Amino acid sequence: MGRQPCCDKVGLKKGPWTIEEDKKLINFILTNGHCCWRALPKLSGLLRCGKSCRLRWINYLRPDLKRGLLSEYEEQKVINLHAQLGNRWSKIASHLPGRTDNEIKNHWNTHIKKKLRKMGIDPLTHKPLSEQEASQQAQGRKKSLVPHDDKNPKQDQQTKDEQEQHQLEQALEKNNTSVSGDGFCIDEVPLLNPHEILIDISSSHHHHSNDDNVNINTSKFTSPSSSSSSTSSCISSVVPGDEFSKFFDEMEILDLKWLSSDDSLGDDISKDGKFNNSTVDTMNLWDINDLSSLDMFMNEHDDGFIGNGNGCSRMVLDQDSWTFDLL
DNA sequence: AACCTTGTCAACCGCTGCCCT
DNA sequence: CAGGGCAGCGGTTGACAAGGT
Repeated sequence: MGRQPCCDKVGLKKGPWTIEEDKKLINFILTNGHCCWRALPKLSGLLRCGKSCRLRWINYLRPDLKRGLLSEYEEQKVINLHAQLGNRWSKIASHLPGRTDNEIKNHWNTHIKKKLRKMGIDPLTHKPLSEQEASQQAQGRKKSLVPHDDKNPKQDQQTKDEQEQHQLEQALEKNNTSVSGDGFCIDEVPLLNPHEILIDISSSHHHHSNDDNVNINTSKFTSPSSSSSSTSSCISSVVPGDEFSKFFDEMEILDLKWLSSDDSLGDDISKDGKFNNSTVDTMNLWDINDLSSLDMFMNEHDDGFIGNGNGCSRMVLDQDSWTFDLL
């Protein structure tokens, strides 16, 4: 009696995604968010399993993804993090904004491994290869002498995790992560509250307005803790459906600017960055991960205006009150 | 030009751990 | 506390591209 499959695989499509499917998925998530991945395919009319949708969105369609090869800085960071965390790609990815675990994993296997080997470093242990050989022999002896306590693997894992976390913190501190190299630094990630994300696209922008547009529902970005939900309800980005390939180009019209604010995290957001149930009314389907998607705008349009009166798209973000755990 | 090898990366598979009942 | 359902994670696969012979 095995588990039921995650989805009914009969009639479900597999393999590479088509533009049409991508469009459907983006359309659906931008308008509704993702409630539960399992239900999403049915609701969006996709003949895919929820897992596949999730993967496609996370690894490829999320607008905040960085494209292209990892920078030297990012690569170095991956190496440092891998030395501390091992193959915990999602943990590593959480320290590299805009990068996915899959991407990092692939890059590690195809580029970094080789690079390290060339440099005479064992990619598994991060020790010099010659030293590694010696220590392997020593460990072989140790193993036979030191009995391993298998009785409480859970506790072992917990203490191991704590140690790893501590080591990681130390390593990051040591590497002075607050100083950016040529890349991005988590310390530079501005803090913001979801309710302060605000994109205003007014009429001066020549958005297409055909029926096939994607309308980003303002409520998805508005926290009930914000008394000004109506004023911040100004996300009305329109995406032409006919030319999906231009989708993100269109999105780049948006201009953004960070605003400094003293607002603190409301009660609706728990420490782990998730919204509490009370938030569901208005934040119903978007979670913090989705909101982070918006940082694509920031990368490209740092020079936007707030209330500049010229009708430029805008986005107000609170630098002080949102910790990007995931970035 | 045809075939083979190697590299890359999107996508899949199956396991794990968390949460809810 | 146990069991089921789910999302998330990491390993692996396979299609395609690029380079070599």
